[in-house]
Amino acid sequence: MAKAYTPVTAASDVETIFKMLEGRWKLIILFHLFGGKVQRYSDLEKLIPGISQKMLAQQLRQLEADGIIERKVYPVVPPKVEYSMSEWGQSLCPALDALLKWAEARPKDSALPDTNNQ
Amino acid sequence: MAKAYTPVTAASDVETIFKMLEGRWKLIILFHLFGGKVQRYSDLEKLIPGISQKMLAQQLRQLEADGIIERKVYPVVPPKVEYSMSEWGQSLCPALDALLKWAEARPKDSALPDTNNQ
DNA sequence: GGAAGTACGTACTTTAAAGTAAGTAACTAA
DNA sequence: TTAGTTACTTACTTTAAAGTACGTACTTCC
Repeated sequence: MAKAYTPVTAASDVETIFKMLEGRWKLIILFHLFGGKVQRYSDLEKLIPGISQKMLAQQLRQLEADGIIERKVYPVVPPKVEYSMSEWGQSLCPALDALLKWAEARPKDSALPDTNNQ
Repeated sequence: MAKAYTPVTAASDVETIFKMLEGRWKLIILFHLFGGKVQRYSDLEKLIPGISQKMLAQQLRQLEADGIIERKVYPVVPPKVEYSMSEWGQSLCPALDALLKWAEARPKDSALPDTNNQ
């Protein structure tokens, strides 16, 4: 059943969601895992130029703690760790799609200071 | 036409959206305006405990610059300024709803499906 | 002529997120 | 014995967002 929201609870719940997803690296990590893709730590390092090992590890841990991604460790040397979306994490995709659609629907207002052209 | 996204462009576009909405105050401002509600600056001050005048003004300016809300000034003394959602801003509501639904669907993490054993 | 009301702006300080650089563990192949 | 591989951690510095405190404009009311 749909929860009942007041302005305050709705805002606070969406903020909680934002905190799980925001930051400079989380979204790009997620979009490299969406659609069932499986990536090793080193794959993500290569796929995401500019990310430091610290940030990659930190963001992966947080995404895992939030249940959005899954981490599978193979007990081998050298180490092998695979990351993938959880089922719930994968179901985030349509919600982000809704946001993208919303952004696409932005009226091109000439009076506004630039949207996203280049 | 739906845009075609790569992991990089999709992540970057969603990040742009997040930047328009994130921060400690924007969402609560928006949820006090959703549904056609119109609020004066001083109304929002009262509705949002803890917000400073500086932050309220700053966030309102940014939301307005992004085209999410509209600002109407009445040339009276003392000043009167009304804020409301733009049409496009109002259409953000279902997208945020999708996020809330996603969050509601989060599995209670007692034991995630244990598919990895040796 | 001083206070009150409304909607801000400015300057400075604090805090949290991100960046940088280096180190660690465990084994393997040369 | 030493270098290489992978997946990290820790300590420290920088940067950006938010918080705090105060100032301003304009007009009416007492």
